[in-house]
Amino acid sequence: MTPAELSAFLLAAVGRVIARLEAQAEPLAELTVVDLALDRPKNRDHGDWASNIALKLAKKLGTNPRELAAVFAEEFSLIEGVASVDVAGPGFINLTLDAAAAGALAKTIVELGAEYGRGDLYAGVTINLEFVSANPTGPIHIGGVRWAAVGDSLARIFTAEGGIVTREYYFNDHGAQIDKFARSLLASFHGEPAPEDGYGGQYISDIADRVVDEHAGDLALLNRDDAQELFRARGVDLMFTDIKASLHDFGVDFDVYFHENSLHESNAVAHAIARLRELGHMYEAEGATWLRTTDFGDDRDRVVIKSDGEAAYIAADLAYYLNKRERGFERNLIMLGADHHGYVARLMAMVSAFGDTPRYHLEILIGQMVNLLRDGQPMRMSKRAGTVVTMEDLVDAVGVDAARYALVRSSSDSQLDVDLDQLGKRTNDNPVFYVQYAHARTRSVAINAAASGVDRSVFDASLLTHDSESVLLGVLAELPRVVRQAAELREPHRIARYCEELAGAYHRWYDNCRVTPLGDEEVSDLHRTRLWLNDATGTVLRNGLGLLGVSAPDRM
RNA sequence: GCGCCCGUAGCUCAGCGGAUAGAGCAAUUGACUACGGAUCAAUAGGCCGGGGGUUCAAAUCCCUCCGGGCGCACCA
Repeated sequence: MTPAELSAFLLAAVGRVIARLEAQAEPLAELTVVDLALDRPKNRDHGDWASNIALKLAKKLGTNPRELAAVFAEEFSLIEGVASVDVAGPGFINLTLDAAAAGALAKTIVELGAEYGRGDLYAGVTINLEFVSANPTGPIHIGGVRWAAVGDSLARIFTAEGGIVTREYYFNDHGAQIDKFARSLLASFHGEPAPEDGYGGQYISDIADRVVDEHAGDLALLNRDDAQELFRARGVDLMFTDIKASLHDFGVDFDVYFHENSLHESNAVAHAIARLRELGHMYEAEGATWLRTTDFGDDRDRVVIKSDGEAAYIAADLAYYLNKRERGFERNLIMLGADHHGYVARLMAMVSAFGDTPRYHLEILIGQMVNLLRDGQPMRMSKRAGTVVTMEDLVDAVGVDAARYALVRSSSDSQLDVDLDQLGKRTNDNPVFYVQYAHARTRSVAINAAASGVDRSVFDASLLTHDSESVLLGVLAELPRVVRQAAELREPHRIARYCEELAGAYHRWYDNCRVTPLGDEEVSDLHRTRLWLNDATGTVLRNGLGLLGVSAPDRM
C-alpha cells in the first residue's frame, strides 16, 4: 500500500466520522490530505504512521482530542491492511500496517521503476528557470557553481512533478562590465597591468593569447579602439564557449542561452517601455525616464532611461521578463546570489506594473554565499588579481558527483563552507559516497542473488517482518512526498537528505537480512521476496540521485 | 538607519507547529574463514544565541535584543 492509498482510505474514514458528528456541531470545511497530517513517527514504538488530526479538529468539533482520536481509531481499524491502531499521548493516532500491506510497496516500486516518485504538482505548467547567468568576463565562480547544482536539480524536480521546464542562462554581454573585460584583454595584449577596475589573472592572458593567435595579422593593422572592439567580440565569444563547456562537464546543459545584447539590438526594450507607458506607470523627471515602482511596494522609483539617453540595467530586465511571458512561460524563477537580494523589490514591482502576480509569475530565489576554505582558512578571492576558484578547480579537487552533492545538500538559505582539502582527501566527508555505496551494494546483492539462483518469481510481502524491513519500507514510501515537498519549497536539499536516510535504512537492513541463502541453505520465498525489496531500494536510490544530477554507480 | 538570510553537538549542516532535537565528520569501544568493512553496533557530546508572547503543544509562528553574512545608484 502506498502512502497515497493509505491517505485516501483514512480520509474517507475521517469523513464518515465527521458526518456522524456534525449533526451536533458546526459543519467543517472540506478536509484534504494535508489536514490528515499523516506522518512517519521518529520512534518505532509509535507504529508505521501517525496522524494528529484529532488534535487539530477537537476544538472545532467541540470535543476533546483523546475522545475524538478514539472514535477515529475505531474507524481506522476497519481499513483493510491496517493491523492495529493506538491512541497515544494527547491524542496522536498511531497506525501499524500488516506486513503484507506495507510490503506490497516493494513490488509496486520495482514495477514503476523510474516513474516511482514522480507527481503531478506542475502537470503541464510551463516553467522557466534562470540560473548561473554569470557575466562572460571570467570563469564561473563558486557562487555560480552552487546555483548550477541547485538550479539543475530543481529543474529535474519540477520535471518529475510534470512541469515543462526550460533551463535558461541570461548572458550579460552588454554594458560596462564587458567594456572592462575588453580593456583588460587589451592591457594583457600590450603587456600592461590589469586596469584599476578590471580583471586580471591567468585566464585573461590566455583569452588574449587565443584572440591574438586567431587575429595576429588584423591586430597589427588596427588602432587601439578597434583592437579593443575585436578583443571584446572574440573574447566574449571564447569566454562563452568555455563557460558552456564547463557547465556541460558539470552535467548542466541549458536549453536557452539568452543574450542581453539581443534585447537592445531588437526593439524589445522599447516594446516593454511602451507597454508600461500605456499602463500609466512611466514618467519623465530630471531628464530621465522612470518606472513608478513605489506604487507596488518598492522603496524608491527606478530610472529606466538615464538622462544621457542610455538604458539603465533594469530596462533590459523589463524587456527580458516581458519576453519570457510572451514566449508563454507561466512560472518564471530567477536564482540570484545574496549580493543581489536588494533587487527583488523592484523586480516584483515590475511584475505588478505589467499586471502580473508577484511571487507567482515571477519568483526570485536568493542563495546565500559560499565560502571556500582551504585547511579551515577562508580563501581570499579577487577578480582583479585573478585569484578565483573556478568550477574546474572544484571539480578537479573532488569530482563532479561530490561537488554537486556538497553544493546541493544544504539549504540555499544557509551560507555554506566548503573546505577543498577536506572534501578532496577524505572521501567520507561527503555523504554522497555513503549513498552511492548503498546503490552499488544493491546491484552487487542482485548479482550475487542471480548467481545463487534467487530470482523474483515469487513475491510474498507478508514475509517481510523484520523490524529493519518495515523501517526500510517506510522510508521507501516517502519518496513521492519528499519530491513534492522539494518542488513546492524549491529545496533540492531535501532529496539529498532523504537519500542519506534511505541509504542508512538499507545498510542496516543488509546487515540484518540476507537475500542470498547461506551455505547449502535452500532458496526460499523469503529470499525471493527480499530480492524485490533490494531492487526496489536500488530503484529509489537511483531515482533520488537522478534528481540531484548525481550518478548511481553499479560499482565503486 | 532600513531590508533580506543565518545563529541547533568540537566542525559542516538537517529538522513539514507535534511524542525522547538528528546525520556526516572528529573522539572512544566493539563486529569480517557470512550477499562489498566506503558497512554495521555501541558510548560520549545540546540552557536549539538571550528574553518575552501565541498554542493543548514552539528549534519551528509573532515581538524584542545580541552576534554574523549580504545589500540599500541615473553601476552592471
